[in-house]
Amino acid sequence: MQSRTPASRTGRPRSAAADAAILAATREALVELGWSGLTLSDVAIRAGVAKTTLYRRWAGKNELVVDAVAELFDELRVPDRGSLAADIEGVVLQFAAILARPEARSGLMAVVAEATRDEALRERIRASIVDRQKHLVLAGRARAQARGELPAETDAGRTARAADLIFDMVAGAVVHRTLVSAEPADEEWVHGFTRVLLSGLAAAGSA
Amino acid sequence: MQSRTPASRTGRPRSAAADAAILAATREALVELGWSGLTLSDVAIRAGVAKTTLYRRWAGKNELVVDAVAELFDELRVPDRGSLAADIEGVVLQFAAILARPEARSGLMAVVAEATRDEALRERIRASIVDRQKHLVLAGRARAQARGELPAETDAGRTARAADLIFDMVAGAVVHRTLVSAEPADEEWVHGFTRVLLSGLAAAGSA
DNA sequence: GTGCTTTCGCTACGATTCGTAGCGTAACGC
DNA sequence: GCGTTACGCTACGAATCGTAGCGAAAGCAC
Repeated sequence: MQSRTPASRTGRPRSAAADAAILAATREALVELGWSGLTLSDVAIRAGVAKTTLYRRWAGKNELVVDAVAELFDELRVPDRGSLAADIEGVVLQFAAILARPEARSGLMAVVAEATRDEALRERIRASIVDRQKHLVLAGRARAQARGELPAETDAGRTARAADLIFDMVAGAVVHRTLVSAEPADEEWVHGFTRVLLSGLAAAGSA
Repeated sequence: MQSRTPASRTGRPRSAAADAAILAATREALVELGWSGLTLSDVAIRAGVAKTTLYRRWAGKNELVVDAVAELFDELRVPDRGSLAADIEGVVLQFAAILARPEARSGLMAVVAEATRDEALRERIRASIVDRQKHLVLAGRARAQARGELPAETDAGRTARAADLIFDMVAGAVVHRTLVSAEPADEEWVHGFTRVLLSGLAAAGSA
């Protein structure tokens, strides 16, 4: 989670409970105060830890919020509903449900904004959030190919570009619907979106 | 631009030059410092005005940045390239070009994040940025109908929902591609995206 | 030209937050 | 136990915030 993967082996270990408490407190503070109102001092008080403990583990607000928000995406799964369309609808609905939560709304866009000027932060977001989502696209595609709904891949580069496009279209549309248009990505909307997306992929792919 | 539309008629008028200088300075500061590093004191110095002048016109950082970023979208136009596909590609490319600018990247997502907890700010964004974009979708659609590329509208509600969906798909995909995936929305990508979108709309619309 | 009104630039201020340093204590591996 | 590291706590200088008060400037009405 933090940057300290090859941790030391001696001395007092870091409290895993403190980690969980801090991340939970961060999400709670995001809901109540929003991004700009969130302070590390406040998070420390909520989590019941010292402010210095926070600074020992995270470099700053950006990194902390990325990790706190990333945990929300742990619950993403590829449902097996029997068809590509149903699977995609399921994933999109899960994604929409996460974005409907205020701690995700306030935090996600803010760290993305900060990441435009911070390469390390962008990489952290990619590793802990984006790649996890993109994996769902690939898994759904593989399952559809096993069912015969999609042709097997021929050109690897073309396939990768297509996956990237699908990912940007799915995540982008849901994010924009939820955060910018401020309308719920409910079942009706998701159904319409999925139909357009799949029809377009089928038609454009065969062309 | 500011909230003071029904301005008073007597006394010294506000300097329009100061407005322009402040908004330009805000964009400049966004490029150099990013959202979190931007301070109103710094903007005031860059613009050559007093800090108090800033606070007299804008309530805070959020409102100022919204106005500064909104000006970037003034240049959006609906091109007349002769076909719906070409028109859409043109709009998407313009949108991508704006998002490629660092002052837009840093500022836009940040204010969207803040707007998740601020209804007034959300309305300000809608009025000065989103509606302007959505108008392009409607204009392009009308032109395509005049050409006979799209059938005339029958159900008003259905039409409005379709326009909203198109808007979320276009803006969302470009934003996600540019800011999250951090890849350029170049001509090749836009072409592929437009093909999928139009194919999907044609297929789903006729179903 | 003379007032009236509003904006402007400037300075100063208390309040708040930041991120760090220092220190003694607590918890683990050997 | 011993060494090592994490923890809680306190305190600190630095920076930013948003506001108040003042005199001067720039328009409009007459």
